Amino acid sequence: MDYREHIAKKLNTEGVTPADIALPPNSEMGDYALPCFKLAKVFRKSPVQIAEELKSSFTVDEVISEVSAVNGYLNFKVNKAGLANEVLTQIEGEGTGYGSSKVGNGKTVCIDYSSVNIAKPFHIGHLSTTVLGGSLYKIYKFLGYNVVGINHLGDYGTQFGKLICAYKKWGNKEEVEKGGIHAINALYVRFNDEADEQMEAEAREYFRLIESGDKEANDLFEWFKKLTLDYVQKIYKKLDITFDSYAGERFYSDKMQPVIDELKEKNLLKESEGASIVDLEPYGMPPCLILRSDGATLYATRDLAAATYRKNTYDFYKCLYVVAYQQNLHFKQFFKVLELMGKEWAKDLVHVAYGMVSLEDGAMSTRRGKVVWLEDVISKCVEKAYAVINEKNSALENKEEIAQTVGLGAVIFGALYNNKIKDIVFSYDKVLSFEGETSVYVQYTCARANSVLTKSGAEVKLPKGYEPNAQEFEVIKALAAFPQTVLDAAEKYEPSLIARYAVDLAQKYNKFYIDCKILTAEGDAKDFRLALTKSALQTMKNALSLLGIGVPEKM
RNA sequence: GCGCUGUUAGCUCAACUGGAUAGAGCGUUGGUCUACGGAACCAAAGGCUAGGGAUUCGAAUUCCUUACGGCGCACCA
Repeated sequence: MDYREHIAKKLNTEGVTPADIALPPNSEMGDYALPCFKLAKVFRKSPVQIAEELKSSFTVDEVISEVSAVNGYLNFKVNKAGLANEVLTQIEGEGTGYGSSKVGNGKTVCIDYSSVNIAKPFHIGHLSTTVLGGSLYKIYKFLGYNVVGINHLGDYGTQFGKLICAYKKWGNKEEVEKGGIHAINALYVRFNDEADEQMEAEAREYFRLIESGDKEANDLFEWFKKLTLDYVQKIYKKLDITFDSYAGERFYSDKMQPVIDELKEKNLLKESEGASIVDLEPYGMPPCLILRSDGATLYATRDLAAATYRKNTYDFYKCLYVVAYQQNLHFKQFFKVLELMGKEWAKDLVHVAYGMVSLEDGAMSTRRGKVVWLEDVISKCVEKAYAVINEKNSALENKEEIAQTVGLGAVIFGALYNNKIKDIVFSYDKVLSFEGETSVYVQYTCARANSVLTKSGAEVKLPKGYEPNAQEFEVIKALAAFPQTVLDAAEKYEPSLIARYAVDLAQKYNKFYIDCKILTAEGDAKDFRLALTKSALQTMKNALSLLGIGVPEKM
């Protein structure tokens, strides 16, 4: 039942659409409201008068039980028993699918996220793109889209020549086998600190060797790549992140020439200071560099090739790039170039920009050792979760497993709770806080709900015509809002809406839980409260799962 | 210098896209344990929404302007 639509239809007044129906600031006023101020001009009457008139001509029915006119607002109260019955029946029927839909209709959405750089371990700055993209992936799937997760590997560039050079000079097999990605990264950092002119020249030569197919250089590169992927797979598994393609920059090395040719054909390519550019001056932007003066391709060249390849391969409805706002200009430029090339699908490319992560004492710097590794954050959170479980509930079985679920949840949730555009100053105090607006709070609420259901033992059956009290009804209204929340999150590329929703629902459930006894209630009240508990639990689980966070039965 | 972006309670953030008394969490103070799980709940204190103008019946939200941050501005990605 769409209440806004129902109300608008019943009002049957010129200029009133379902979108005009608003939500009052508090529920004592009503569940829906129509501000009548805009109508004042149309009808040439005061808003107060209009509200009064609409009120007297509105007949209540089995959906809307009460109408009142207050200060130019027309307030509606819904039939509580009707809404409760509708929502709880729906959740019971749909279960893990509650909140999902078919709006995607099988259309394809490509999501480019996380994008690992070979030989670079994940630090805390990689968390946002990884979990944001991972969550959008789940959200779009939930809405019936066909989703392609793409890890656009950073596996191309002169830095790999440097890496091989550093390895040949200072590295050895045992050390790298043992130290994995961190050992490789250390070699790269050392190169940047110590390399002289001669080593720089050697590095360029090694990069050329990779390009030309030299066996030794490629074997080394592939080895580094494998170590990197082994490392990130472990983290992806913990964070519940999946990809359908690992086509990275190197994959496009033979797909750029056609794009360059097309740019030439369409007279978009210009020579400037020895380089080849697309002039974007008329659009108020600096030029987009396509070829360096030495003829080498650039970031934008590969992105043009990649976008074209993705369109041809997946025929996407939308292609999202989950990349920090640092690169706003780059995306604006390359989207514009595609538009100038006459690709009508350029409008379907979306840069999902998010804020920067810094440390309390400033920007991160791998070189100066000022860096927080993601794996350390994860293990500290899991350890803390284990310690708290030990303290509060030491008799639990599978404590390690539960600590994983709780600790990882805290890491993910911390990255997804706020608007993505906000900058984040990383602090251990904050991720390790398990109280208040956190995933742990939601999980704890679920554990309580679970415990009630287990203790009741009885099969949950929804009583007919039960009139919910205030606390019960707040939960019902929150439950009813979930499907729309998922749609909003997808439309705005904003998983934080779901994270906030989960906390809001948990808060409302907790208030209900404190005020209304469940197991000692009698008759319909008991049945209703058990049904409400079951539905609230299901919905909290569904919400968290869209973020990649699990819910333990006990904790 | 130009462009983009941000500024809301002591701190971290919301505010359904222009609506009613700007809400949460943390922190502070004071309560709730004869317990359906205290990782919880209740209450209090805390705000001229950075400053100034404009539009509107109505502005944290739109426009202009100033200040202070962040990011970006040609051969890195």
